[in-house]
Amino acid sequence: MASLNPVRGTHDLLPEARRRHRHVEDTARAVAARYGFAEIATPIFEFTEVFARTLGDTSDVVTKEMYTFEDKGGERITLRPENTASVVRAFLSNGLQQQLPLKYFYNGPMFRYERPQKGRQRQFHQVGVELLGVAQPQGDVEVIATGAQILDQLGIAGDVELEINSLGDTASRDAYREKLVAYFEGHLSALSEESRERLTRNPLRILDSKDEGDRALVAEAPLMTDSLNADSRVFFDTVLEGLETAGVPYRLNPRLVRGLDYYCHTAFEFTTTTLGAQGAVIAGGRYDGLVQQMGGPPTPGVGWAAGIERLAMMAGDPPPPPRPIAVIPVGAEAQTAALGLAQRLRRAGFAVDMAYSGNMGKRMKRANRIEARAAVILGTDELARSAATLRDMDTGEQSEVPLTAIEDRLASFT
RNA sequence: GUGGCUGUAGCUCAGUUGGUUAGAGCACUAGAUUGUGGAUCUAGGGGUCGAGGGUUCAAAUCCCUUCAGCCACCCCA
Repeated sequence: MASLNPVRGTHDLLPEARRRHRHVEDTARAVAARYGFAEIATPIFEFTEVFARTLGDTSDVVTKEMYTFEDKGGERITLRPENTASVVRAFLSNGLQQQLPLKYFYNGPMFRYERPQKGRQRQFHQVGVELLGVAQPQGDVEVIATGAQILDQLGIAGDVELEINSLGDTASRDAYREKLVAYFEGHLSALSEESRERLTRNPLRILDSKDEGDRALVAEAPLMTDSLNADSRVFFDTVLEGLETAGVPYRLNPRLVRGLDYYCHTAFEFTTTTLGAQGAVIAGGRYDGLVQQMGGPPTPGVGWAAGIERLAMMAGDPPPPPRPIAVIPVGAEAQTAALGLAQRLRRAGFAVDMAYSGNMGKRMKRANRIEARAAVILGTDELARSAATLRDMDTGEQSEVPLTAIEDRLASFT
């Protein structure tokens, strides 16, 4: 039994769960398309360097969460833990620098070696958008608005809040980091053990700490907002104004940081309190240095990724699949004719179910179980008259219909 | 990697201070109803009680180990 279980942190998506995922994907794709994002797909594994080089040597994703292995050719391969690095790699591989700006939507599985818990798995799924080649704050607004509209369309906007912050440009960020380190070094003894570790690896993340002692210190810590230089300040203000114009409500969170190294300026998260400890359902920001870091020309970028599992848990029931028509032969002689009729209806665009065995009672039961909209009953009596009995499974009304008129009559069922 | 909680039928759960062949509801199958579904009634199938070891005349129940799931920390979608 144990060996028949899926690998820890992975799950089968049986039809109902899969449909919920599809609903999220389809909604996101459709909304993104309205904003001009075209769907692309990158491989689910890349050379390890693609992620190792871009995500930052100190990030947890790189140091402990990557699924990395050596393939038979001796190449170091990593299952993608996120998709932004892959998209940027694809951008460079395909020589798309001449075609900026580019707007991409993606959808697919990501892999991180973590202990599973609510809203967190080892194989999980994301949709995301990336906008490449736009340095203007208008790009940030457009990207964020896309996310907001998806949440709205999924009917969960009321349970989600947009938190936003600016990390500033490199100069601002470095200046702030120095201030912050100096501040915390002055309170080293009050800092939690984990945060002391963070102080050397990634001091900004102390702002995120859940430790109570840390939080008290953080409350008094210098704010990122106060360290923004003039350019960064103007950029951020323009983004905020744009959000107001776009009708996207937000909350400033000066302690919002990013785990990955490549972010600058705008950082944002759409968060909820309905998913236990997992707050973020969509998270993203601006990454102007990433393309260059990967060896490309300086190219600005901004985007986000959304967790499909998390969104699917929040979203209501997806639209039901179309109800089938049940074709029910009565008697052995009717089998062949029924099969032919079923095929004819399927070619005409109807969803048709025909059971493989059973008498009429069984087949009616099955028709009921699969919530058939109508049953087309074909017996020797009807066949002799080139007709079939058409039964409305909701009202129980039925009537005999010439075989040639079945499509037309079925078309009136909804 | 660390911590807490939980493992009995496909699902949700009973199982009394250890005591014969481990139960219920739902679901499933068949019949009542051999050309008519949903409801009802009847019957049936389905369990190495997560696994391994120990204590005992006797273990689903007590002890140890292990595995898995869930939740939380770290971190993140």
